[in-house]
Amino acid sequence: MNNPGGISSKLSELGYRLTPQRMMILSAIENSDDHISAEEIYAQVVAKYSNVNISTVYRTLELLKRLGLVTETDLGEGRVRYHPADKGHHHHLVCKECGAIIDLDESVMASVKDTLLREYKFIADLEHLAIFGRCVNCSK
Amino acid sequence: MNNPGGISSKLSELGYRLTPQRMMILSAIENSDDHISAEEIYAQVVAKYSNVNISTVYRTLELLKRLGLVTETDLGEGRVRYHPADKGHHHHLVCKECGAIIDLDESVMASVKDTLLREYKFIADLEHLAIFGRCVNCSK
DNA sequence: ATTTTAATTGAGACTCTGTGCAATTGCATA
DNA sequence: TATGCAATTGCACAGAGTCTCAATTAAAAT
Repeated sequence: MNNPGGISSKLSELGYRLTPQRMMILSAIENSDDHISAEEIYAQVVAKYSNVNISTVYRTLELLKRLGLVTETDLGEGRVRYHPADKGHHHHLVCKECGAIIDLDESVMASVKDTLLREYKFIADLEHLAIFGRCVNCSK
Repeated sequence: MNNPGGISSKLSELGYRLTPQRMMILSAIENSDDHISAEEIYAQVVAKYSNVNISTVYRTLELLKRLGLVTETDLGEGRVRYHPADKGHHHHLVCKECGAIIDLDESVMASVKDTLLREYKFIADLEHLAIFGRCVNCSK
């Protein structure tokens, strides 16, 4: 909840308030091993303290995203998933056919990122992509 | 409405019915110069023929997307936009700060597409991306 | 310890997108 | 031209996410 270097201490360093709601939301994100959705965060928080609104969860996620503390990705489930930025960046190949998800190191995008920076002076957010397509088994 | 090689003729070639609703939806997509949203299509169609449901628009777009006849992209407006595939592929750089949109040729993604095919045997859909980040003016 | 105030929250309406199901209809066949 | 039936549509509804606005509150200032 209060680990130095964690998201919560970064938030307060930046001058944002540490409300109980935010602390519970942050702890849900940090303790999730894989990617967590807004509804899952909400369910965890409500279990501890029922007076929390889903809007607050969305607003907090929006803030964390803006500050670069979490990354967001849409795996095509109809809801978006979040991942703490300090746990490392990566991408996903998502098969449209069978739903298989293949994890990818962030380096596959390095050359594109460089090209965009060099030719367009554009600093691209390419931390956590979902790339859709067809996997080996489904492309025959 | 009936131009050979257009989306509507492809649909009927593939054995799908050419209902009046579909024809009006297709014509809205083909006649739009830039990218069009579901709501904009719906508005155009309703103006001509009020007995059309927005669900039909969404279902038709889903079909066209699945058949590769339109590409979809989310420019971060809270709604998705569509583009006829036969008008050529391209990408967009979207500045998170000022909202500027820079168009990009599809070739910037060619090397990534090749790498994914070679190393993962994954056929990636990289026809119409929105890449978020910061443009030249906003990254100082 | 109080006061002050801007930041944050809760409540609820609203938008976009997608779904289940019953009714309708395009189109192939007779 | 009429018939049969799967494909398609309309309608009502559901879920994710956003927005507005009044009420609350963390934390700075006294």
